[in-house]
Amino acid sequence: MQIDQIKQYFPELREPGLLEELEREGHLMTIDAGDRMMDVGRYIRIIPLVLDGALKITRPDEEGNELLLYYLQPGDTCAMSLTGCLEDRKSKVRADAVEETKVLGIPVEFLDEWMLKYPSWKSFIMGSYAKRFSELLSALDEVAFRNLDERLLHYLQNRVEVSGSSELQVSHQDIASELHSSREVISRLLKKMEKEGLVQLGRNRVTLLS
Amino acid sequence: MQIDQIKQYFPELREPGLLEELEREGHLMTIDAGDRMMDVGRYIRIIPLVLDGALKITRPDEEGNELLLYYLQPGDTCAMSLTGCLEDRKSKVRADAVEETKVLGIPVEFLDEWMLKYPSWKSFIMGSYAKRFSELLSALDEVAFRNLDERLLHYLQNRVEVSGSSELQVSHQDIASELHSSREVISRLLKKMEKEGLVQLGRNRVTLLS
DNA sequence: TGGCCTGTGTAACCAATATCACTGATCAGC
DNA sequence: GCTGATCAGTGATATTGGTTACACAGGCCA
Repeated sequence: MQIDQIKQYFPELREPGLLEELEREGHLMTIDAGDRMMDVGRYIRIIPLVLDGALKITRPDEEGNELLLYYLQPGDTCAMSLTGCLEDRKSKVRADAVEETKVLGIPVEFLDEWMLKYPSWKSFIMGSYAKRFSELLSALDEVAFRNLDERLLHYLQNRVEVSGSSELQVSHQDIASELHSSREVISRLLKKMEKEGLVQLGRNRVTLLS
Repeated sequence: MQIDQIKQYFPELREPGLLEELEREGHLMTIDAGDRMMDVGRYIRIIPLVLDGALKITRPDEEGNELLLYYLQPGDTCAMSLTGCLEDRKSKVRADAVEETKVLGIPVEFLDEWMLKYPSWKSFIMGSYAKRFSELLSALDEVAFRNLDERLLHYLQNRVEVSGSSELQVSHQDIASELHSSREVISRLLKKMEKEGLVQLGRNRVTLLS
């Protein structure tokens, strides 16, 4: 069952013993599209290995606005969960399923144990940290150094890459929230991009051209 | 010699064997005030444990502007070095000494080895990750959600905390660079803060009141 | 003393983006 | 097909912060 998906999406996890333990201790969970898997302040009890679908990781501020940090796809895990496990065990980020998503949840107590037993687990965990760090820096670059039109383009390119389709099912309001902007501004910029031939627009639909 | 400083600033590193190895394998380095210890794209060969002084970690953009991420103080280590060690081994951030700074440089090859041998090293490393992650998120919160006046106040509070003195030796231009803004704007805001009784200004000097 | 350099103060203007107000379009359910 | 709800387009205006331009002050040194 899920062992095949682990082998497929987490090829770096090699040791037979580890795969066996993943199978035995992991809880297979399905999150419906739009459902929230984790939120700021909630306790982290599992480390999610994403097997299928996609999770959107965002950082909310006090007023409920939020900012997209990155997407998790099959083969990814959430480094935020990892850090959370070690400190106060509370999440600092929000995780929502963009589509129906399957994750293998590993109870946090195994994180440490397996690091000592399985070298590939250790390097997987350390590699995940590095990857998330790097993505967090990119997110910072975007908000600190880029104008909104550029950020919007990068955002669309990223979503197209994640979804695998150049036609995105998304409203202007959704985009505005993830970029921490307002609907009107996004509409305006999209309209400009449409005139420039970069996108094609429809109700709840943005198609990235070329 | 440095073993005492390690014990003082890194009390979580307990195992006698680890302390011995730190003493044997670590290179004591002194970085003069203003000198650059690390820059984007440079190869990371050591993990720096800060023993004395302070390092400023910034993220530069392409045009040479930069943005302050956080300060490292005695007892800290640079998680960026840790991530760098595992991926392409190139730094993604810049590290400048704010004052004369002493670090114990640990060659990267020991990072992995010691994680298996010394539990306290492993939890130190994981804890460092968590701390840096959290600070990176704070930096993101600042640029994404706060106005410049608020960021400036936080910046001054942070520097006062790091330096231990409420009188900062700093020019408006320095502040502007670290907040990725311009000198005139910072002058404007500082003047406003002075009128509000929050700070007192002088040439190359900002004193945070109360 | 005069020139030069760095740092600061300030006004006017400009650009990017947020906010407000309103209009129409499209869709879902009856 | 009607109706309320959601979504998109757009002008007017406000705000924040960046840019330009210039004046002035103090320190350094020839």
